[in-house]
Amino acid sequence: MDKLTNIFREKNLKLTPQRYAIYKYLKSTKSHPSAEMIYDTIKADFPTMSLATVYKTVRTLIELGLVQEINVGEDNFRFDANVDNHPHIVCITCGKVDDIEDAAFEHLNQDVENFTNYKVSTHKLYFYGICPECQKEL
Amino acid sequence: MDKLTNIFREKNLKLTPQRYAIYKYLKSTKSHPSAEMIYDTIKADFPTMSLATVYKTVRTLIELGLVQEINVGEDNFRFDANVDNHPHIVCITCGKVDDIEDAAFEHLNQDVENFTNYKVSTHKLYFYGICPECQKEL
DNA sequence: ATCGATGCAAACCTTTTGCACCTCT
DNA sequence: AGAGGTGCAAAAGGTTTGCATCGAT
Repeated sequence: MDKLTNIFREKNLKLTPQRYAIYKYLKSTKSHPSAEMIYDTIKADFPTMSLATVYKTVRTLIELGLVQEINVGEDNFRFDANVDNHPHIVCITCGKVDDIEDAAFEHLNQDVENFTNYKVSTHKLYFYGICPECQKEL
Repeated sequence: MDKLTNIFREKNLKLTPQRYAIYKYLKSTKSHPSAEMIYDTIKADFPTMSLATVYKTVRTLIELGLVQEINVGEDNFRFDANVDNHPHIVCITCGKVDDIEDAAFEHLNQDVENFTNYKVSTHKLYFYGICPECQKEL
């Protein structure tokens, strides 16, 4: 975690306990929590934590390139400390959001350049379906 | 537009001038306007139009399957009367949102099923890049 | 007369901002 | 003392809801 300290120091930012806790939590989970979910979780360890600090911190983490923001079509954003560009899949039954790993979709950018006159730099891919657990319950 | 009338009548909904104007506007444009943009446009013809009616109407149109909602990562939703499932591309310079037409990405659902244990039903694909017009200005 | 729709205002939710206080150096 | 951070409360968007009025059948 020395690396983290350096990243912060380089920008004259402080790696406070709150910031560290939020980043560590995001690194530890694959649940793609919203700000509210982060707040509820961290509050257990930091009773004085405020929602404003969560928002300010995720904004900082995004600017540092340590976290990415996703929007699966809900009315809020979710956060992911896995900053590799990877698709997400949403269970339309239980609402869970999973990563899709090991699937290479980078070639899609080139495909899209062939169909448009855009210079394509990135993409966000969201799939929707029913997760294995919810399939069992049918 | 008789078809529209029928769709509304079947659900005991009324095709009011406001609703008609909003749908017609959405059908006529490829700009993927937000509720606010729709409101500003329609207000020229319907000075009494309220933003609440825009929101209520797009909600109704979505439930009728006549309009789809997209979120390119802004803090609001945009609306598209092209309900075919097609990808969108956002110009990161001017903010424009274009359709990507004629590109078949339906096979991606199958690809994703092969990588996950989800039963995949649909997807939303957003690409980001620089549009032809903005490329010229560089 | 009935039933849904409109449009205003208020409420709601997520996110941002202002500001006083705090921490660390 | 100085610089950035926290956390409260207030503000700021975007969106929804309640309700009285309107309009068409």
